[in-house]
Amino acid sequence: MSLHPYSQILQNWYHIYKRDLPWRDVSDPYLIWISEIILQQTRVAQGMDYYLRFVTRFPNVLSLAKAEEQEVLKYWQGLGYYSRARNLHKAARQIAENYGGQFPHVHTDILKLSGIGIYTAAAIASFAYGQPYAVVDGNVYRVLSRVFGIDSPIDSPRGQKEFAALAAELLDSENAGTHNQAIMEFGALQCVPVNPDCGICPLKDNCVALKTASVDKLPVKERKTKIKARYFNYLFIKHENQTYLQKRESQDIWKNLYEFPLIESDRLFTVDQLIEQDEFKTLFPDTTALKISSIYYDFKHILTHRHIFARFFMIETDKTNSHYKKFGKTLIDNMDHLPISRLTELFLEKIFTR
DNA sequence: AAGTCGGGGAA
DNA sequence: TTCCCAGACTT
Repeated sequence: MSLHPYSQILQNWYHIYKRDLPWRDVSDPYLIWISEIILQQTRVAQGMDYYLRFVTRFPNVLSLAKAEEQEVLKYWQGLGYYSRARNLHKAARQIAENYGGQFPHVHTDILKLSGIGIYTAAAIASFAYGQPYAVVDGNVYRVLSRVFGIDSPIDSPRGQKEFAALAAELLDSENAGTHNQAIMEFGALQCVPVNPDCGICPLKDNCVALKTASVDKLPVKERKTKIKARYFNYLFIKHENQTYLQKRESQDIWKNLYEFPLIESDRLFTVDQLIEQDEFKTLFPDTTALKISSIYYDFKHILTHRHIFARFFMIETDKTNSHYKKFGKTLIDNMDHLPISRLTELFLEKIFTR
């Protein structure tokens, strides 16, 4: 019943400048869901190919529910935040089980699904069903904090409540989907994080931040990610053109992805240090059957909150033994179907393309 | 409330 | 380097 003037401006802008994206102007909640999960903390340019390949292989809820998690992770390989893929798969099975494979229409039901939080539930409900829920993502925080000059930290519960209330107040309830798309697209294209072109902004006469020269100070974030270093000593064991792999199963980075046997420590080892490690001795009690190359491959893998220093040792052995049989044995050429981290992928690319 | 989870692109 | 991206979950 009430259309806020700012929403009108944003929607007018949107109709002119919106990008043509494959998940836009579709009403299938499944497709919208997949796109929303892929785009969490991920740029459109990075997620585009993943989206197209994913929905080609898994075109609907049931095809995803029927798949093995391993294959779903393989389709996610390289995209990061793999809990998204695990939860996506889990939620597909929840939908198959609890809703007969039909994506739920009720907001509270959508919110219960694994991997769907406040933002994604609002996005699906408004895009697919036109329900009046306001989205608040990184774009919305930026637009609202600047236009209204709000310096409450966006990563504090207090700030999040404040922005959520404001977003709900501005929402065009009759056109919730378009309104939500408009404000996010506006944040992504016009009200960008660094050096926005405020001279051509349709809200330049209404923007508090522009008026007070604080565009570059908003939004406010109070937490800074602390970067920690980790040291991975990988064992690339070769035995008759086969190697050994393990699945990372603990609550840690790359959960349920495969990798070479690993000794994590507070440093990278030399070959001499490596063979003195208890874990290594347990694996190879008899070092006479081993050929450990003095050449190894070092990588510095940079993540948002981690610097991972990785060293891959090349170990050749003539005979197998019972100690490292606990690892899955696989033909090196057959690793292709297993989901692996970007780091392991880069190592494999390096040794097979030289 | 704080910590954790990936990877890449832009400035 | 630093920041941030259509965030969610665990502790």
